[in-house]
Amino acid sequence: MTTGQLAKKAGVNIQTIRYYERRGLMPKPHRRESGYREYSDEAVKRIQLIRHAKGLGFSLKEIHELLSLSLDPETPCSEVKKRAEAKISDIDERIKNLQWIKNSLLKLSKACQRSWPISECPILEALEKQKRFPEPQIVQGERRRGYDR
Amino acid sequence: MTTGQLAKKAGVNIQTIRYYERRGLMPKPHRRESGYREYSDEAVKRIQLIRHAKGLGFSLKEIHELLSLSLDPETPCSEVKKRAEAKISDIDERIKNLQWIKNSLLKLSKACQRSWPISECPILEALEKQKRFPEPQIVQGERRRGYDR
DNA sequence: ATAAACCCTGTACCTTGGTATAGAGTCAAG
DNA sequence: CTTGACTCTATACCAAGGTACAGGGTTTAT
Repeated sequence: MTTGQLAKKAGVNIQTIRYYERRGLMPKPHRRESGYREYSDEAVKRIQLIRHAKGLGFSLKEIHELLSLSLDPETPCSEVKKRAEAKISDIDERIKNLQWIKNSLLKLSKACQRSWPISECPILEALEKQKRFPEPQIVQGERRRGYDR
Repeated sequence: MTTGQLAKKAGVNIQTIRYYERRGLMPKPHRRESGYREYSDEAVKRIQLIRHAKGLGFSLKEIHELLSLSLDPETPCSEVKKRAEAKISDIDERIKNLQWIKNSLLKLSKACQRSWPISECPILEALEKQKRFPEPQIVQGERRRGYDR
């Protein structure tokens, strides 16, 4: 399939595909005599994975790391495993955070149902009662030279 | 506490705080005679919530919507509830997607352990076996006038 | 064989989410 | 009562992630 067809199937702008190729997120596709790119169905899935990951807050750089895990034959298996596991705990962290936000929304929704009084910021209040987001690790102290910061 | 102290506690740039205020994500704080902003501990939590949500792929606009749910006394409770529930299903979707990616990483990690042959893109292959990401809803068809797209 | 609808490269531009700098005023320790 | 470390506003700049356009070649239905 051509670039345009791929773009349509994957639901992205055609320029985005070429951009991802430049960024190394899409493998360089086979070219026709004319120079036209030729894609397989694999490509559709790859783009969709990129878009999903992006929606989940991964940067293109991170997605590149994810996608190229184990691609390099130089990299020893233990290294790949290590990196995969690091990504897994990152993901666990994200899931937890999403669950906290979800819980607070659930509380809000219930409070609403029973027409309870709701504070100025119900999300914050709900989170308050859970006390889950990590406390800030501050190095309080010394004043600095210069303008702001 | 002053803006600079808040910035330090919350671990963000001082300019970011003023930026969030302009964007309506932070409520306008009390001002001293001198014009200095004066914040309470609430503000620290608010900023941290914003940052967490941002890391999870929410845009500032979406975060604003989340934070201001039910703030407007004009909005009927049923409406608030409806919006909260919409956000909740959005979050459920995100959690699912994260779990798919996590699963594929787990498979990769296991395959690696037993030194199995690994394809060019193990993440995609792992997802392949799960078949979970929604299939593209394509409107195939008509050619369009103009340049790309 | 022609014209609409595509594709190519290269480059310029846009939006989001900040950061930095300038110029001027404030605060607090010595 | 000065001076170094802050604060303010306004405006300029930056990086990431695209998106659009120009100028030119290709495909395909008619």
